[in-house]
Amino acid sequence: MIKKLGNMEYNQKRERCGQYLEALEEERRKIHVFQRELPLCLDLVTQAIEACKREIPETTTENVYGQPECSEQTTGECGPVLEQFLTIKDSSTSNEEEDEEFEDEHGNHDPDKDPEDDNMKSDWLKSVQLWNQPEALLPKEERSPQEMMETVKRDESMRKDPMMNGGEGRKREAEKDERRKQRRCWSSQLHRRFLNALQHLGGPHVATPKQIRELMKVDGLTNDEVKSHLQKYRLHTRRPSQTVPSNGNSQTQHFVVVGGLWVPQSEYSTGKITGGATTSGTTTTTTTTGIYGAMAAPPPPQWPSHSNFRSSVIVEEGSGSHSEEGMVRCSSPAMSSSTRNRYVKKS
DNA sequence: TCTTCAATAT
DNA sequence: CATATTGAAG
Repeated sequence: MIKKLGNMEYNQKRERCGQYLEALEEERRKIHVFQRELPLCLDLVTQAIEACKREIPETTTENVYGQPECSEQTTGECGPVLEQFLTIKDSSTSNEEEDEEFEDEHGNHDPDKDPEDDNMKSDWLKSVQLWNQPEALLPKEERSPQEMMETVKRDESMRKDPMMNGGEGRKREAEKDERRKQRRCWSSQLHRRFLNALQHLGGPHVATPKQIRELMKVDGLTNDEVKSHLQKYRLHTRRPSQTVPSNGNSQTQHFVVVGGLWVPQSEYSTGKITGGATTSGTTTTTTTTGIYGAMAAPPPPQWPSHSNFRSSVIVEEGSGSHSEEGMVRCSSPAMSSSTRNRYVKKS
């Protein structure tokens, strides 16, 4: 009996491993486009793939797939990089170009699934695609900087929204006559699309807001919004620091890079995530900061202070001691704005 | 108060 | 289209 059980388990694991492998390969294809900018990334994934292949026969219980994205990104150069790339759904096989929305990865068979968890998840799932647009979106409607204020009438689907404390009567009504447009929030899906578009256009420095918007195909999205976002993206992206302490040493060979990519991993959660799950000791729990995970190629240094974007290239935690720095990043000479040739598009 | 982020202004 | 400035939110 036991044997049988073990066998099953084994098979299962093997299968999972296979899926994982596929996912990795897919990821690699995607990054390939960026190989110039993300050489390390590519390399990393490649290594991961190899490692994985090697591991297949073995049953490693390393990751519990319970948690979707979230948490830790352990990035080493070589080993256990894996999970980070795991955000993929198993629906992989999607074409690389039109990566249509996310998966639903609720593989929740979990008996004890919290309502809260559900809430959280649905929270971001809902905000997906569209921000909280009141509803005023007509396809044809193009920007009109006035109306659309209204009350924050949420969709039916949204009414669950736990935010907004029902505290005292003081809630922030945005109802003021503000002339300013309602602030859009770039959900992770949105940002994802943004990144995707960026990729196809060849990187943040050559992509143009309009093109990006078109590629994103999100209705209601305006050029200005994209522009603004792009601006921010570029700002964060271009090496924030060059204060590389040590070594002015020969920088690591050829990579010229500059583009980092932030890739959203977890959305803003309502604030608290499922209690402390204490899955393992691994809770690094960067208190409330983990908003977007970042994926970067060269080591794009950490963004200024505590920003929401974390570079994925975190120094791996050395069990117990977290050294502040530890990574050297090659600062590329900012891919110079020069030649921002955007004359692409040659058929 | 200082920072971040998106909207607007140039 | 790129940047700079503004103003809200945290």
